Amino acid sequence: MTQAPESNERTRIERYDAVSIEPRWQARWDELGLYRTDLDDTKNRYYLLTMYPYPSGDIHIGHWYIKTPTDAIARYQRMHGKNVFLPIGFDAFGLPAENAAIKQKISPREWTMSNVANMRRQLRQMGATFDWTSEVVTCDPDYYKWNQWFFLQFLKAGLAYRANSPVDFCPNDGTLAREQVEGADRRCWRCGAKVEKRDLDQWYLRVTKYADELLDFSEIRFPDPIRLMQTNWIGRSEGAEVVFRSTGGDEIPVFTTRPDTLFGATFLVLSPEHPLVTKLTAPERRAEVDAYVARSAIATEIERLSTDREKTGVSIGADAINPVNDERIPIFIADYVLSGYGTGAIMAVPAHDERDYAFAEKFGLPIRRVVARRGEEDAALSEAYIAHADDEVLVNSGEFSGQSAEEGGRRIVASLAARSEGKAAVTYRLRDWLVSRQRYWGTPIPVIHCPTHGIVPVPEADLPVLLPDTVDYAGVGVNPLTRDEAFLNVPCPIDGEPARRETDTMDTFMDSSWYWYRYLSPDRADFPIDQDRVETWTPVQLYTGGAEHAVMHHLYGRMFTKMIRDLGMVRQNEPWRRVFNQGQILGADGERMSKSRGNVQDPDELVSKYGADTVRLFLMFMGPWDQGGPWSPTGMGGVHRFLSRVWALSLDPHYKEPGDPDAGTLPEGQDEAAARSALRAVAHRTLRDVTADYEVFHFNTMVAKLMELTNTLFRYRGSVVAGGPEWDEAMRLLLLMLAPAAPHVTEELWSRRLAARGEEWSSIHRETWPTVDESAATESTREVPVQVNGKVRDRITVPANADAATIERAALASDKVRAILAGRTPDRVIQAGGGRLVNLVVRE
RNA sequence: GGGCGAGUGGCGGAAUGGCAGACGCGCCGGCCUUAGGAGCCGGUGUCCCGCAAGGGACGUGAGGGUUCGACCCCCUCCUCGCCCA
Repeated sequence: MTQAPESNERTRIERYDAVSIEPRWQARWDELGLYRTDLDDTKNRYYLLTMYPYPSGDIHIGHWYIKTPTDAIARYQRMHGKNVFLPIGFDAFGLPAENAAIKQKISPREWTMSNVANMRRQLRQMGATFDWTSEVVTCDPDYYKWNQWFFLQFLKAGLAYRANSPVDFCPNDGTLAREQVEGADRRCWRCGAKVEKRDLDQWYLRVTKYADELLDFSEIRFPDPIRLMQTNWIGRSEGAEVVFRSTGGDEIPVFTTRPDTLFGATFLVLSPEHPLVTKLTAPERRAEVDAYVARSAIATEIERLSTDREKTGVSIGADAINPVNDERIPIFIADYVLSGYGTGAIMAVPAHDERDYAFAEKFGLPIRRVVARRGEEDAALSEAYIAHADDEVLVNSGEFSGQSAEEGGRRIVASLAARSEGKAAVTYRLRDWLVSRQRYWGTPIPVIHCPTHGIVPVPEADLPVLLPDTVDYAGVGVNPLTRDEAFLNVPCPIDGEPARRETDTMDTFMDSSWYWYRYLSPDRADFPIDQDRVETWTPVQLYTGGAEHAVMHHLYGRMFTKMIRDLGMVRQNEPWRRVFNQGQILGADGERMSKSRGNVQDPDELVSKYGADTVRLFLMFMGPWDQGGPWSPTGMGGVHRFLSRVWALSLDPHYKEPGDPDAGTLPEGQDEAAARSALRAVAHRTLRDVTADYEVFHFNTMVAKLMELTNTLFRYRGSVVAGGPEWDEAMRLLLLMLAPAAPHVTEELWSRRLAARGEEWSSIHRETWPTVDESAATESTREVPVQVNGKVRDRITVPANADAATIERAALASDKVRAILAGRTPDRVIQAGGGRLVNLVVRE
């Protein structure tokens, strides 16, 4: 029995079996410590940060969508000689753990830590190059101790303070977070009871101090939409603070962005929560005012500010004096004025503000125009006039009448300032950061309430204030710390007398505002951060994660860095140099992926079917990284086929001797020499384009170009050039270019390639990124499209270095072009982009 | 209601002032095969003319504008998404 002939050779190569390859290389990389970063080697450092996940239990495809391209960037940068640090950790405090604990009767810590364990396994499956030795888990006392320590420093520096403010409160379940208040009628998410507002003492961080600085983005690169969102969130507005007085002499400061309209103020509106409401309300108005205040306490801000909604409000039966003209104007309360914004009181100028106009119409209040375009001074108003034009002047404004609105506004403020009844002022929409949460599963705020000494900070030596692990929810959602006597009772640090601990815990945004500094020295016991390392490694080079954190997390992180900078702990102004937001993967139904919707894609399933490399590559191939979209595995097979083709090409080029009758044919018009140089040209052009794509994270087109190179190689497979030096070079480039994206299969093929050459093994991931041979990438001729009046009529082939005159002559010589021109001579000949295209323009 | 972004084949998408639809999926045809839900090769925007080889017109949400030339820039509108109200 003779050996099966040549044709059987094809079926003999081993099939690409990712599942058997991947765990082996993952173990090998681990063993070699390939991705443990030497943090003390500060040459060519590159800190690549990706948002640490919340340990909800399972990694889903969305996590992969953020993390696998991030890992590809890490590997790509390493191939450029960068010392890349890619750490990982877990955002382990937060409400879901408490919900699970109540439902499943297990402790939040147990639930969280078992999820962490599962997610570690899943994250390793991605084949990502995380440095696990730097892992941070925020519910670990070694971590949250430093939250407490920072808090104490902020307290000392006056950056943390306590104030009374309204919170959503359920009679059964206590204080609720905003997302726990459901529906337009504001009911408790757990018991369905009506939620009310209660005033509580809460802890704040004084971040409004940084409002202006946060508007400066010169040292941080955000995607444009994020920068805009942050700018809007901070909401700086310039104007004036003007002091109105009640007839009894109480000062009522008002903020306005339109001091030019002061003479048009025909009434004053206070927010229902305004401190002067009780004092100023006339006895006969009392009942109605109280009822209105109670009603607005249960309305949402969105309801209150909606412009569609009918304006409501009541007079309090008192008047105020307008400081510009001593006019008496009535005072109202209305829920469209919010206590938290500005001074909680506005001057109403119905002629020039939509909401004031609607209110004035409803209550029959005077509407007095004070701004008009020149020549329209007496024009009647049928709606609020708010347009801004250059030729606007003040009217009905006493001595300021006739002045331009802009200049007049400034003079009005100046004259008030001279009498100490007003001043130019700036307000922000940004509020101080409310860090108190009346919740158990978070960092305990390290203060003690002493009957004698009031609020006493826990001494630093006593940190951490440990969160007790034995918790009793007693079936309700009230913070169990408030019933934990062992936790509560503590001697006052000053006099040793019985005192009680603070039971509020910190907002989890506190944890996530500095974790990338801790990654640099997670075991350091004497100080939260290693200042030398922070100095050399941060600001973080690149931070990847979801755009849903555009304002919250990305703003808190910036604030925190500025706060600790002011404490002298870091020198930089910003935590990150660049932030990139990938798009969000939605469920197949176009909705956000969540267990309750049942639209979650589990990557484990896909990995066991196709292997991690295919899943990684597919996620990069499916579209632009910053776009995301509904999940659909359609096309996964195509990506897997691509890897199988690379596999087949690499292991068997089907080389044939020249003259072998089985040899594949070369493309039409190509002899062997042309084929060899064409192969090199394609390989090097691909390298040039793929390198550019990696630099700007265009992974989808990067993969497409590798597919094209693979298709080209397939065209030459089995021909006389297959297996030759140009083929071999192209294969080498293909594997290197693919290595960051599909690390396992390339490592396997690389090791076999080395073995076949009798070379010693070394990881492909330690190779250097190849350089383009420009002379190889350039071809000797090129094709130029020829347009007549903007329509492509022919394509001509010219030498690569042809000059404009040559190209023009060749274009005019084309038969097709001559047929269209029909004897006419072009009026203009345009050559775009150095002869990339010719357009012949003739008059019709 | 305001701000921002997006709309391209049956589908995901490519091209950001210069050849529209790269690459992939799907579909169609062929080869190989005992078999094909494997693999390989080819075709595939729409319409029209032609037996064919070919050729032509139209075409990037709608309408207008700028330009030698527009998916790309500008204006108006429609639809969807996000953020803020």
